[in-house]
Amino acid sequence: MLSKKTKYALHALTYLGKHQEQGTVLIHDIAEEYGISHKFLENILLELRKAGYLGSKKGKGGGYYLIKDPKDIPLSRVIRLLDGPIAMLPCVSLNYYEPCAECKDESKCGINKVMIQVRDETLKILENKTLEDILKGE
Amino acid sequence: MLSKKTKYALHALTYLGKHQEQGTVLIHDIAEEYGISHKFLENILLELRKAGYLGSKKGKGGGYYLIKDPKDIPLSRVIRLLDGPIAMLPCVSLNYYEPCAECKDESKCGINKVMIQVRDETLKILENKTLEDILKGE
DNA sequence: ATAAAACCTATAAAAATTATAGGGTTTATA
DNA sequence: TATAAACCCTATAATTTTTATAGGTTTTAT
Repeated sequence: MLSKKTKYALHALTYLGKHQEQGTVLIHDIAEEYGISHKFLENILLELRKAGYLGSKKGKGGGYYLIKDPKDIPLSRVIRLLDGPIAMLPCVSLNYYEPCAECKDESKCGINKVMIQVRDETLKILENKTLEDILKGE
Repeated sequence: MLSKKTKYALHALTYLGKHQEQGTVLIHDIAEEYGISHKFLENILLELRKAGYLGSKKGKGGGYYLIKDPKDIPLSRVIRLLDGPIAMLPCVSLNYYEPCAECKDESKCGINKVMIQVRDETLKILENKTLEDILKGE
């Protein structure tokens, strides 16, 4: 399951995607729309900005806005940013690899082998679905 | 990421699959093989038995053994049993459905729509990979 | 009888997630 | 240029989930 953080991030991105023409959007408005804590959402938007998905404008009249084309924001990226690894085990993670304590030899581990396949197939899905797909469904 | 519980369950099932001929296997032996806490593993094996994957024999000379054919133990089942939902959001879970608090109308939620697709494609993968596939890789 | 081994339930410890708090900085505008 | 609006940043608190332990119960081979 996705964390609330990631779920809220997706909601926020969706909202921003739907309001691209209006220039900037207030954290407040997004928080209100979905009933999310303002402060919690603030942290999430901050992360999304630092990761290069959003731009922001400070001060009166400021707010957030999308700076990437929705079709260039795959689910995989959003999930990795906020939830961490997509792989099911540390020992098959591309971005957050760690050896498993239980295995003496990874190359002889059947779980490892299967999980690499699962990871690759899962990635294919999550890299292909983008914010654009979400927006099309709204 | 899978919980340790699920990871340990997969190790245990793999071990039991590899030692099917020996009749019963001690919790102790599995725990030792992978460096897992005996007591923690005990709870996991208990769940696997209750779910119909394992049989057990009490008393001296007892232990656990597989009662399902490895090809009839898909990853999806093991994960659901120990980790819960496979879906990324409660609102698209087949087995653990709950509405999302943020959505007024699920049928108009683009996230919901996309996540249903992700769920279906993910399930296809996890239902097709079984303990047999793991055992083949050992 | 004894010892081995699974069974069962409760609880404790640790880690991760979720949420809040509070001041700092920037900026439009009156 | 004072003010208020709004994002920025970091720390910490609260909650929930996960992980682990504990301790006795029951069954069974010998």
